[in-house]
Amino acid sequence: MKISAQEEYGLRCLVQLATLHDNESLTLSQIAEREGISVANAGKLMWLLNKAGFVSATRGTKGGYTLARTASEVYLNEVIKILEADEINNHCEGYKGVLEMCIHNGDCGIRPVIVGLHQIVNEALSNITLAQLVGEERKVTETFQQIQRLEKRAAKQILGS
Amino acid sequence: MKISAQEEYGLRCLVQLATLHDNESLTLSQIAEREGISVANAGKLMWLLNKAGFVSATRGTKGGYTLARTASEVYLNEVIKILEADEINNHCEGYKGVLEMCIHNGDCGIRPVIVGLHQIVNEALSNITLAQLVGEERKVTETFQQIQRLEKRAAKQILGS
DNA sequence: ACAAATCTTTACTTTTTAATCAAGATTGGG
DNA sequence: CCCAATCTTGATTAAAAAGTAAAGATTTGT
Repeated sequence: MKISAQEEYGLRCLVQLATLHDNESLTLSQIAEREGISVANAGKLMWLLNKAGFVSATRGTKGGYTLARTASEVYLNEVIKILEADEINNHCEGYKGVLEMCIHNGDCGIRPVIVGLHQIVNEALSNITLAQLVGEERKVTETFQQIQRLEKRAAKQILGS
Repeated sequence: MKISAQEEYGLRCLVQLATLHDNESLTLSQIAEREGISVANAGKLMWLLNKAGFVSATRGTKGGYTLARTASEVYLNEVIKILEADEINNHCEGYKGVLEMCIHNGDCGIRPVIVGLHQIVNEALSNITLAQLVGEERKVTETFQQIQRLEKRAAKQILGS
């Protein structure tokens, strides 16, 4: 269970755009340089993010990328969803193998773990916006720590009952 | 952010062992058949789990695998840790690229997200044991749902303040 | 209209992860 | 003691993910 390279770098590119002031934009070359990735790779990521409506791109001289919405309206769960595994998501295949197996075994006990885990991650990510990752209002660590404290309390309640 | 094939199938193999009664054991062939994976693949997974001390193996006729501890003492976070990405964990490399980049940028705002996310996943998994995945005492879904409810409450608290 | 800068899109290559194979080692039974 | 069943381990192959390359399309400025 870990974050993929594409998820991380895509998110980073968005953060770069989120740091810009009004009427500023970044070209692919600039984004690539700032994140230490190749221009081609940045191009692919930004293409995905553009298709999904997170950024808007203008071509030609003086072109570049900007955020399509304000950073405080961009929730990380939506971003991650777009960045994870590309094709697989578009074709809506997902973990078919898993589900078939689960069906085969009646109820295998593992499916709720996997589904629940993904929901928890999604819930956690849906509480963070791009804006929180930028500048001075960076309360991310605090947010996660609070969620963790409550997780622990929940565990105690459940297991103790 | 998703669970890898190795993580899922490794966990499934453990669940198979957890369903056994006293003095029963399963051979590689049996495990492979029950999970619909090849014997070779099952062999690799069980080897990992054996090395990590989750199962014990006996060779020869009448050999096979059993759990090395009782199912209620096996926490999923420990299992997943062993199953994820093999070598990388042993060599303690992790996401070096990420950290270097973060250091380079001072503090990039993304590191706390990644670290926090992994901690939340780990915390959630540490509340589930193998025993909960088996038989009638299957409270997994309930546990995860409670964690989610509390996550939401936490978010409200934090964002509202 | 032309040229330069820039994004877009598809195809390809490399790297990483997953799965398989094959030879070795250990145990139990006859 | 030898054979069959079983786990062990390193090498090999296959599949998936990540990254690269190259040709195309659009815009701006002259």
